[in-house]
Amino acid sequence: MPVSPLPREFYNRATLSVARALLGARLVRRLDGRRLSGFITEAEAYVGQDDLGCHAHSGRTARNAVMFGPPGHAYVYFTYGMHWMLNAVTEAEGFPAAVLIRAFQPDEGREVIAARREGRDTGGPAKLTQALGIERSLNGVDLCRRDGELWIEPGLEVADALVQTGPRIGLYSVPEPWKSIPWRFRVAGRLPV
DNA sequence: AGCACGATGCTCT
DNA sequence: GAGCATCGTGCTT
Repeated sequence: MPVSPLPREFYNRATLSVARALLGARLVRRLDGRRLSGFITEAEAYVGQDDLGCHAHSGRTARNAVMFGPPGHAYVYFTYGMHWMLNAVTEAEGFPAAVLIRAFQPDEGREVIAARREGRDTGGPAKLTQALGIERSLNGVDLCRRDGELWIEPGLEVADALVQTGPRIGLYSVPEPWKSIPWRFRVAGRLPV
């Protein structure tokens, strides 16, 4: 009996709640017919046009359009000339918000993941997408379906005592309070695999 | 263990 | 034309 993906209602709520709840969830990628997965260990919330750290802050563009759509879809974008970033779209359709998935702890398909990473770690947003072969073609895919190439399932419960919060990473030229607001969530230590 | 820097190209002004 | 929700290397403590 296969596990069902997290339902759309999971994503259709406050982005901070989704970011916290995604810690420990199982990110699943079907790549070349193989199932790769791992547990999410770090995530950040990007919340609407008022959030000057959010790509949607200056309105809808071709790049950020998926964030304005229904929750539970993947927002995948390209940055720094070489890196892809994976987000899960949150909140009601029309309100642009998402959770950046920054790191995961590999579980299924660890040998494939290790080979793709050439033995290096998977703790970092571009490392994660490189490990799982996530790029432009997955922008906009529905994360609530199990018959696609990418989705998220329930995983491990992460106790509040293991959750660290802090400022989001890499927002060098974003003004306060958005630069320092503690919308980053991460698991302290290793999850039991 | 920490910091500085270059790589590299898409997106929006 | 500037700016990036980064990474890996190489050099300094």
